[in-house]
Amino acid sequence: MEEPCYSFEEEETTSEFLLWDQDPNDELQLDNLLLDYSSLADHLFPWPSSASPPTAPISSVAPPSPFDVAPERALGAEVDSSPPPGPAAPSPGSAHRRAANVRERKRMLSINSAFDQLRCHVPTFPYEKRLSKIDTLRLAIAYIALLGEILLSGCEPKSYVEQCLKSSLQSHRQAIWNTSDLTARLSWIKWD
DNA sequence: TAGGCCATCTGGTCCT
DNA sequence: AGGACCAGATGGCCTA
Repeated sequence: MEEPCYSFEEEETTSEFLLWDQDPNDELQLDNLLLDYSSLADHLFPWPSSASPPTAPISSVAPPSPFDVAPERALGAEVDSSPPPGPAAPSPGSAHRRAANVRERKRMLSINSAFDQLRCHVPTFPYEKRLSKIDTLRLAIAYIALLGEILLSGCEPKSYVEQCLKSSLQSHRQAIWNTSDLTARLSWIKWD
C-alpha cells in the first residue's frame, strides 16, 4: 500500500491524502481563518451558507431531485392523518407546509455542502471511507487546535509534529488536539 | 439482525 | 408575516 505524502513546506498533496486541494477561494478563507487566530471565536464557521456551491450528492439515498415537493415521500408522518393541533398550524399538505419543507431541504443541503468542504480540509487515511458529520467536526476541532499550536510555537511544523508523535510533548501537556483520531492520521504523513 | 448514519417531515421558536 | 433555525420522530440504507 502506498504511503500518503504531505509537506507543510510545499503544501503539496497527493490524491490519496487529501489536504488543501480544494477551490483556491476556500483555501484562502481557511488561511485567513487560521491567520486571524485571535478572532477564531467569532468565525467558527468560515463559509457562509449562501456561498457554498452545491456539490455532487454525497449520499446514495439522496432523492434524485431534492427540491421536488414530494409529500408522498414523507417518512416520519406519512400515515398521520390526525388534524393539526392548533388552528394556526398549517395542515400537513398545505402550500405553506410544502414550501417550508422545500426550504428546510435546501437548508440541509447547504449544511451538507459545508460538511463536504470541511471534510476536504481535514486529514484522512487513503483507505478511509467518508467521514461522518460528527467525526468530521471532532477531527476538524482537533486539527485546528494543532495548527494553532504550531503557529504559536514558532517551530517547524514537521519537527513539531514529530516531537508530538514521539510523546515528548504529549507526556506533560494535555493538548486539545491530542486525540487518537488525529494522532493516528498524523502518523501516516510522510514528510519527505 | 442490531446499530450507526442519514434524509426528510414536522411543529415550535426566534428573528427580521 | 414570513423565513431561518432547531430538535424530535420516523424510516431507509449500510455494515459488522
